[in-house]
Amino acid sequence: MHKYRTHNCSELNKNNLNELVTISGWIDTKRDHGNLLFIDLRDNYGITQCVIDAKHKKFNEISALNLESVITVIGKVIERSEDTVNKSLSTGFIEINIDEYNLLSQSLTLPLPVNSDIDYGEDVRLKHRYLDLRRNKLHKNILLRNKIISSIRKKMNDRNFIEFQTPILTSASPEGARDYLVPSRIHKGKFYALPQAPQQFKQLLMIAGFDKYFQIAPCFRDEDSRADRSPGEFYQLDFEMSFVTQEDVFESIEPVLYEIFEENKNYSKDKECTVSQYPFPKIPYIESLEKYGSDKPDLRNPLIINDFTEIFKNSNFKIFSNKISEGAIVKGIIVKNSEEKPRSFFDKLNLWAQNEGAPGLGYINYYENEFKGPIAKNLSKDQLEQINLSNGDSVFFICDKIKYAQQFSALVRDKLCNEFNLLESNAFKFCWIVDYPMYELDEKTNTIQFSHNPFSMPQGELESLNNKNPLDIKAYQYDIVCNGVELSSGAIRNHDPEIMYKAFKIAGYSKKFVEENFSGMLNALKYGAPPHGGSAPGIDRIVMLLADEPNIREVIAFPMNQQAMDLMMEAPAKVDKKRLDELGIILVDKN
RNA sequence: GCGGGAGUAGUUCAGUUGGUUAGAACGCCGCCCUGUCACGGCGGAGGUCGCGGGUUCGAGUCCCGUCUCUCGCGCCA
Repeated sequence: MHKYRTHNCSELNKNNLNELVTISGWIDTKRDHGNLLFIDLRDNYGITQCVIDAKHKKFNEISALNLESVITVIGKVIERSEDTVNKSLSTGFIEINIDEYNLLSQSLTLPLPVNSDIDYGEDVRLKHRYLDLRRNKLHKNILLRNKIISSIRKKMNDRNFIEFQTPILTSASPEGARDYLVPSRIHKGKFYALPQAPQQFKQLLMIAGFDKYFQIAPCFRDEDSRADRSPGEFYQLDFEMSFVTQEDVFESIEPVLYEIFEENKNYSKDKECTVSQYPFPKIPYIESLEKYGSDKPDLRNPLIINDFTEIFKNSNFKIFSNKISEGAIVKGIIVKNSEEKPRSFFDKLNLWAQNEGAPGLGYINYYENEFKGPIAKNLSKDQLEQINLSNGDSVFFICDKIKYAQQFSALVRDKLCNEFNLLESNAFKFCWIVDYPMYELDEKTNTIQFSHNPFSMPQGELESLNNKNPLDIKAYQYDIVCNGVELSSGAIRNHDPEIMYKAFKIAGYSKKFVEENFSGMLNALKYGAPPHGGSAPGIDRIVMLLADEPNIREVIAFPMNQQAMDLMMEAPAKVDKKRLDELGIILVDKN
């Protein structure tokens, strides 16, 4: 018989009755009845109940073992009596009658319980991540992550994408987030950078003629963390394709995402869940800001933001009309069936808006064919009817300069969705945000800047760069959004050096600057480059969505904390002076 | 860098307008218990109330400073 196991902890059942088996695992739970002891033995696959009674010569020894000690149990599979079956376990019809056991590894008293999923302080969890990872929820999340990644790999391979590895030690990118730097020993005073994404490499692979690239790519960015943004590193399904239009990119990745979500949609949901059918809706960037106040709209929220500036422009409601004459706009959100809400509900919303920094939240109710509420009397019948309310509707107004009106409208949209319980929670709703502007105006310097990726192809190519107002030029630049989470951005790339020089010139960069900073890429484009484009959905965020976890650390095996420290490995750490000398680095004490 | 929340037993938390010896649950230790599966029962140990200062007859509680964790803003081509 095998030294450690003939079966794992989930596979024994009635078919194995009376077999002598060996299983190994962790002591998940002990139930000590004095003269009878139950041990739930746990491994990656499941739990098997083992039982021993006081007549056994090792009864006292085994009773004394700490939880999470690792043991091997040898014993006979016996049937449980009908009244002692545990239907919540796959092995619940049987148990192992312990003949012999071996202690493989003892456990000290635990700093956190493994056999329960109750919430624990993150520093304790991160310091003892190996224990945290044994716990059911996190263990399952990591298995889900594996399932998703292996499924992605298969789907991409099946679609003739070729998997690559690209350098981890590379050069710093002058645009974008802060880089992690690695000092060079051989070239003192020079630094490698960890890639923020394999952006240039995947484009170079297209230029090298590989046609379709993908990678489960680690990306490193030295940014401050958020609940959905782990400091240090994260993973993308990075892909790129040659000889494609934007539509081709969409059509290639939509079925992959759809299938991944279909396969795993019920992992965290009790109810049957729906996934957007492809093709996913495409929302132009400007329209998204107008209708949702955001470029990552949560389409599970049915509320739409309307523009009512024209109605208020010439109204007697001076607060709004005066602001409009100073350049403000009026946004409004119509909510149905608000009649049951008491007056205090509207007052509370107003107070909420003030706490959020707005002057208030004006509203009109249309109940019993009458317009009510503090603003209604300031509008003419004609103006009120243009709002287009049905009986039982309320409309809430936001009036501010366009940028702030959009931002606050998005907040109000979320708030109303919560208050009226409108969110379609058992759904994964995708959309593309398309037609991002190529350039934007920097408010501080009043200069034209790239609004997104400088290597995206402008729509209309050289002709629009030459002839259009830069602020009117759109790029072949797109994001994919699911349930209000930005999964990725992508683009059709600029593969023409002439267009690139011109695009950078508009943003104030000389030909010399482009040549000095992007020489590798630029040279490659001069030897025959195919038109190409791609995108890079975030793997961690996909797993987060499917696991229904609000925090990205719940889907990463070994995440850093918010201060970008690994509490278990104690990184970052000081290094010996000798190592610094080798690298030519002298530390400066800033105090 | 900035703002919100939190920090009390190994752990998760409670702790009233400042007032006796700071509590509960889980875990740990001891005793009892042969059908539990969150086993149960009895008993016990375990605390610099994050740290430093201040107000007060008296501070877990109020004030100031500081540190840590967390959420957000800035940042994220």
